[in-house]
Amino acid sequence: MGDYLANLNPEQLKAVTLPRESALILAGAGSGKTRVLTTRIAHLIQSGQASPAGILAVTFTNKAAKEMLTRLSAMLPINVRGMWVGTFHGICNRLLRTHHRDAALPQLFQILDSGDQQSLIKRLAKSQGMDDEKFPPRQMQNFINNCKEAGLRANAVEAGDDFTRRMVAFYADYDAQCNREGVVDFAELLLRTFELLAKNLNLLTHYQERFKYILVDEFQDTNKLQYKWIKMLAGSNGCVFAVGDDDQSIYRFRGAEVGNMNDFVRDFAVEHVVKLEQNYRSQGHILDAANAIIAKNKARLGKNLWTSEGKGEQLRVFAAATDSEEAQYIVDEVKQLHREGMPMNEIALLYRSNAQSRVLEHALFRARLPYKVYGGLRFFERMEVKHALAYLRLAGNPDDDSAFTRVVNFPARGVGARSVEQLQEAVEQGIKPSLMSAARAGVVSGRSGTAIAQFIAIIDLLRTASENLRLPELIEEVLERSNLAAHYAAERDGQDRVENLHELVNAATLFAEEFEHGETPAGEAEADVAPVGTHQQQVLAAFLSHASLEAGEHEAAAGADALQLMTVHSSKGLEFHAVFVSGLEEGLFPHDNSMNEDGGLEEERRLMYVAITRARKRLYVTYAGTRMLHGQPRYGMVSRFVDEIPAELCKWIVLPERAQTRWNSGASSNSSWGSGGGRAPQADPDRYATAPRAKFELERPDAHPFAIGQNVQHAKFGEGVVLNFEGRGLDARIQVRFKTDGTKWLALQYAKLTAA
DNA sequence: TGTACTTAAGTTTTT
DNA sequence: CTTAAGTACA
Repeated sequence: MGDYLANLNPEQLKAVTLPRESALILAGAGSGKTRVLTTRIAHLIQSGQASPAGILAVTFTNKAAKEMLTRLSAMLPINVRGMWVGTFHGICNRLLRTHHRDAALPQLFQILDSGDQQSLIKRLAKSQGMDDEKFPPRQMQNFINNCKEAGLRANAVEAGDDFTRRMVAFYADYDAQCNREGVVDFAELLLRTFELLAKNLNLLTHYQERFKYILVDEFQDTNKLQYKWIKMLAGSNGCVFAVGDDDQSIYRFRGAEVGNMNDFVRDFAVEHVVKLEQNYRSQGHILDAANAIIAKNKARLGKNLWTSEGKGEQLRVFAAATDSEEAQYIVDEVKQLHREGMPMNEIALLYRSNAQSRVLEHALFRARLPYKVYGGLRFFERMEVKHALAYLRLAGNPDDDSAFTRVVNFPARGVGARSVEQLQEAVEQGIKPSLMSAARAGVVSGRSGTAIAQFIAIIDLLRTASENLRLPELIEEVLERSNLAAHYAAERDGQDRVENLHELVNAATLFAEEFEHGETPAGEAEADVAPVGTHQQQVLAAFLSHASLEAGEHEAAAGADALQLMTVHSSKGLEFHAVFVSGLEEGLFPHDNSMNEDGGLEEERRLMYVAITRARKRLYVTYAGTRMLHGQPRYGMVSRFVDEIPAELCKWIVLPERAQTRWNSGASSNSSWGSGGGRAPQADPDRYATAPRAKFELERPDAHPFAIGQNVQHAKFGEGVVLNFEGRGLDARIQVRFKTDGTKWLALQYAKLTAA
């Protein structure tokens, strides 16, 4: 056995060296999941059980796929490229390109990202005269994607009511439109591949025999269709190595089905469920907190993380009066950590929702601390880049109506909405198959007709150029001919956009080089398929797929030693020396909106579990009594998740100087700020909801028996905090956020409320 | 056609 | 408060 097996713990070793059978690896946070996955592959190859071509490894993100490939090439002396390692979508894209004929797709089909998909839906809905109040595009997009992810075509969807029937009809029209345009959305990549294999026994058998070993990362995140896809590809004799963690399932809202783990055990007659519970990331107290929290969940396969390292520090819990005080505390602590030598990029600030980053950013900016916020627009999603790509898409496929509408009049060249409508009508009447073909047919006349002719000339020129020009030069040509570069250069704040356009050329240069070296999967088509188009057109199509499938990093500038700000969701898979989890207030984390869904609270708890397990050495948990939300103060109760952390793991932070201020500021008299020692009495919830009230009372002299922000006690619902009032006198109603029963409106007259 | 104003809504997100 | 999207107007 190779030395790659050295240093594995017994469970890891067991997982890596399992015989040829389907297995489920329950890999806790920080338990060396990726290592097990890659070592398993290396082992299968080194021991001669599999050839590289027999391996299919599927991930969710490009980042994970890349990471696996990097590690594999470090472990194996062989060329890693024979293996198929990629995202579900990347692999489907590859299969569909290879077998485009069987899949009834043009070989150079283009991929719609969610933005593209939404604009297509809007366009189609408008042309059908649908009421966008009754049928919001966003909802129709979800409907279509949900159907596809359930494996259902429009004709298979059961509609019980008129509303659904209309949606289903729209779904059918949408698919027809995609087919006309030769474009494919994300869900379609999966579904089309699934159908391709389901309908072609020969193909299916071919791949079933080829992929002797299928490995799936983040299995808890698979949706219904992905699971069916894996099941089909594995066939009766397949061997699926599924790695996942039900406790880290936080994407149910986008279709992830944790239940697939149980189904997998049943459907694949799994004999070995290997639990990886030894954690190599966090110190003891942090793990104890994570274990205690997640233990409150009922629906679990069951797992307990442990470490051979010491207990480490206690968690630091800080109750701030306001969100800005919370932010200031974090800033002060970050400065201290940095003084003690901790690199800034080893410190993360996590929050439940993006809106929370604002206060934090404000405080960081004032303190001149470098920081990086994850979650903005990605490179290929930027407007100017999308515009340039639209020209490229039209050069490759003139029937791409989405691309056509995006740029037919951008930069403005005198093609108005009416002209586009005329083209649209021609298409609807079946006179012409696409907007471009209608434009060519001279549907629009007059001055607009001339403008359209200009546009056609540009596209034709680009189309000819695309046959032989190398990709970067082609893009230069696009920027030039379309007038995009000049347009943005003339714009007041267009500097960044111009830079991004140049960056697009750079990206293309890089991509083209990698493509020529066969480093991109799309570059190695199956030998038995004759490629369509010239070589350069192949490169173009691959680049466009790349732009859709891999929209680029979420971060702004990489490399800088900056603090990392992100949502808890985007922190999954990452780790830091020090982590701040902020905004631990009822309604925020756990979030109000998730409390209505069943299983919502448990998912929020898993989210908290993910947040905690990001930290190696130091973990801060903070919350604020008052937080500005939507321009109004919002009064919060401490999150139940804070209470769920065993007291002995926590060190409650009390700032003497702030506590002093608090006493003097006239907060409620039973506030216990300033008393210290051990777990401060502040652990009681009535300590943080002591918001300044003066302003409110000025505005509403007809004071109610309670003040907004005041803590109250209800006979049935327990503790709560007053959020709002409505009406006066006997009709007055009071809104209270209760700790466990959510937010309620109560009739002041009847509710038995007492000041807490 | 582009700009200025109004209005509504605001959990999480990869491909 | 902020942002996006829609509407009115020059």
